[in-house]
Parts: sequence; structure tokens; C-alpha cells
Amino acid sequence: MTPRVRFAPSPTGYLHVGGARTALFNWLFAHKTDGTFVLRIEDTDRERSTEEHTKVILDGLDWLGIGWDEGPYFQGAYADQHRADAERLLAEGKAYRCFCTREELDARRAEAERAGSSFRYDRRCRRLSPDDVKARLDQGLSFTIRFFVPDEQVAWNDAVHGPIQINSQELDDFVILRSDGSAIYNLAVVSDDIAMRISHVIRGDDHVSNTPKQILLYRALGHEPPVFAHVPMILGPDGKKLSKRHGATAVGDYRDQGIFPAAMRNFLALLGWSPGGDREIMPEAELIRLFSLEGIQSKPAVFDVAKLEWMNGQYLSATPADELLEPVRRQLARLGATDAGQDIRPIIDAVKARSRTITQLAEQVATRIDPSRVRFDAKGEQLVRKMGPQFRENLDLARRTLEEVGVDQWSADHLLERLKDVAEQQGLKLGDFLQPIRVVLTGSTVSEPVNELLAVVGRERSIRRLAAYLRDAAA
RNA sequence: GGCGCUAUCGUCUAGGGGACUAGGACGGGGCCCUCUCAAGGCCCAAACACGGGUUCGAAUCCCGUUAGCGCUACCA
Repeated sequence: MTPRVRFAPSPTGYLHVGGARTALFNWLFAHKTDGTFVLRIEDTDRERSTEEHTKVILDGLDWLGIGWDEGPYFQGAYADQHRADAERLLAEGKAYRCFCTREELDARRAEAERAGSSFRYDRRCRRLSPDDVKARLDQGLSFTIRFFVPDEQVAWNDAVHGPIQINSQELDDFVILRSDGSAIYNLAVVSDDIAMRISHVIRGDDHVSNTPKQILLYRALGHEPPVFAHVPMILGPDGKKLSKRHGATAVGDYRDQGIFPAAMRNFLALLGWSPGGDREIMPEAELIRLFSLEGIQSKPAVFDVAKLEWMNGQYLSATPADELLEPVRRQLARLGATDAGQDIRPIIDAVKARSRTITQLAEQVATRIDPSRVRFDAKGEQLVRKMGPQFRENLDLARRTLEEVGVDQWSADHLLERLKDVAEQQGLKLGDFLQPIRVVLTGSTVSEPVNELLAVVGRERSIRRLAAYLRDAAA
């Protein structure tokens, strides 16, 4: 029997990188083992779930190239089954009705906290006699259903952590069915995973404390628990769980920044998993071939954007120019430089031609500068970037900026004078020389227009530059 | 607080009793290439959290300490 795995996001937000990686591991495992990958949307939190979020998640998976074999199923559709399971447990004495109100519970919890002790539900409703229960029911009091946690040692062999065990006395008699008849997460998951015959549950580390509860539920429902594999959390640079305040955490953010799906996939796969050895750049097929649950790290990993960008560069340089046309087109359209469906080929040809002319001119002019006296560092590059508008309007400012960057006064004057002449002759603006000059000064080499295009895809800032350039060119 | 998980360069990691002078990659520093702003090559700095065991021998096994994270809801 081949494995069946699932990815079960709740549509309460965008698809964040942690979820994406969990999905990826499931997907990798399914492909590796020739298993089935099920997608299930856990929308039981009606307050926060939206269709919009569902769409974003589906799109994100699609972009990453993570396809599913079954689904998407919507957990909401299985509410009847959840309720039936809860009622069955109730009938079998494995669960009981609890009439405590949320307010009472909150008060007791607060009280326990004040006393410095930890709150645990005291099972008072379990002690209610059948008559008491009937009386309350007749009164129309609302109730939840709590699982009666048996007193035993719960243990499982986690595929990534190894043996884990916990004494069930640490567990509360947790609620499995809300007073409105809807299931609580732990019941819903178990109920669905049983129904969908899930054999391996690969999910985030934050679920290890839920696992004992779920194992108990499996057994109470008369089923053997699946294999559990808890993958480590993804942290921000500060070592805290990755969240919005760390900047871009949605996979959509990275798509918009020009990250390639393949690069993202490769990067995510390596975040918390390693095939052993020194392997880093691995195409999809390699990833699948090498993947194993044992290779998953048990400690959390920090999301390092710099490394993602490096990896993107690796994929970028390996991608033929033709295949880059589409991403470039999308990016340009996104920035409003072109229309959505517009064919950008002619534009690019025009840019190439123009760029070639300008670069040649700039090169001629700049040969008068002694390159050994010009050293560009990151700061210098920033300065030249800022020179854009100055170049157009204020020669003095441009001169000073050049000097700051290390071009001596004579050369700067000379350069600017010559540029002005050339620009006039050719009907160009000084600003057109900005990028070529930068290239000339930095490396003193001419950039191939096509490569310029390549460079541009991966970088938001460069894209903006090209967009501005195109707008200028059109005007 | 309780319970659980975790602990190798700043980051991702290799390594799983002797092969360790602890390897690779990102990032950082330096140099080179100067048809590349996507890249490439070379060099440098940079880690086994701490304390006890076990062992002839420990980054590797055990215990403890510390720290971080997670859970502790009628959220998922």
C-alpha cells in the first residue's frame, strides 16, 4: 500500500513560507514513495477563513509547482462526520457533555493563574449524574463535548524526532465539539485523516503537543494512528518564529520580487532538510530522488533571504534568455511599464539597440579616465544610483558626486563635458548615460543588452529601473 | 509555572566514537578575471553552548545545567 499524505492549511491568511515548505516536504515524500498527495483546506474556523485566502494558497502552491493528486477537500464539508464521531465517543462513554460556560472557564483559568498554578479542567461535568444532565438539557443549556482523556502513557516514534512520550495526565479533557456543534481542530483533523486514509502526517513542529491528543482520539475511534513526522519551525533572523514583522513571509511576495519557483523550491527544501554531503543546487528530480524523512533536521531553521537570492541567481544564470521573456514581461506589467498582455519583444529589441549605442558612446567617453584611480564599493554604487536625476538637472552636483566616488576633478569635468556634447549630438539625455557609465566605471566593460535583461529579472530595483527606462524611451 | 522539543561558524548545514588541524554553502573581508550589473576563480576571518560522566579515545553515547522555541483556547 502506498503512502497517503496531506497538506492541510487553514485559509486564515496567505500561504507563508513555513506552510509552503511543509507542503513541499509532503509533495516530495509523495513523489519519492509513489504515494498520493491530498490537499485539504481546513476552514472550520469560520470567523477567519475566507475564499480569498483559499485562492491565494492554491495559487501559491501552483506557482511553486506543487500539484496535488486529490482535493482540494474542504473540511467544512465533513462537519456531519465530525459530529457523528463526537457523538459516537459520547455514546461510548469516551467523551462527555460539559455545560461550563466560556465565562466560567475563563474565570477559573484566571483564578488559577492568580494562584500561580496551572489550570486544568477539573472534570466537574463528567461527574454529573444522568438526571443532572437531562435536567440541563431540558433547560436548553448549551454544552460542548469533551474527550475523556484516559490515564496512560502516550508514545509514538516520530519520523524526524525519534521516540517521544508523554503522560496523558498532562492533558486536559479537551473539547472536541463546540456548543454550536462544530468540531474543534483536533477532532476534525483526526476524523478527516481517518476518512482520507492518511498514512503519514508530515506537519510543523508546533503540532507535536497536539499529537498525543490525536493519538488518543485515533484509538478511541478504533483506528491506528499514522506515522507522524514533525518538521522544524522556520524562524526569522532574530530567532523568533517567522512572522509578518520579519518582512516578506508570503510566497506571493517572493514571486513578485522575481524569485523563480524552482529556486524557491530548492531553497525551501534545504531549509531543515539535507541529503547529506555538500549538495545544494538540485533540480526537482534530484530533490525527489534524494528526499527522505530521516534527512529532516530536528532543530528550527532561520530563513535567510540572502541565500535565497543567491540561489535565485544560480537558477537565473542557468535559464535561457527565451524563458526569461515571460517573467520579465510579467514584472514590467506589474510595475505599470507595459500593458498586461503586451508583447515586449519589440520593446526589448529597441532597448537593446539603444542601449548598445549609448554604451558605446559612454565607453568612448570614459576611456579618458584612468581606471586605476576609480574604485567602486557598495557605497559608491549607491551614490551613482542617486545621481540619476542630478545628471539631468545639475551638472555641478553630478560632478561632486563623481568626485565623492573617487573620480578626480579633472576626469569628472572632462567626462561630463564630453557626455554633454555627445548627448546633444545624438539627441539623448545625460540621464541615459547613467547606467552605462556605472558599468564603465565599475568594470569598464560593456554590458550585453541581453544580459542586462537577465540581470533585471531577479531584482525588484533593477526592474523598476528598466521600467523607468522603457517609459523614457517611449516618451 | 507545567509539559514537550532543540542545541556544530552570524546563517543553512556535513559529520553519528578514532578519517577533525571540524568540511561545504550563503553572508563578510581581500585578491583575480575586466564581455557582463545575473556570474566565475583564489585566499582570509568565523563553530562543536556549559559542566559532569562512559571510553584507551567524544562534536559524535549518557546525565545535569543553561538558553531558545513550541504547546498549555468552545484557534488552526
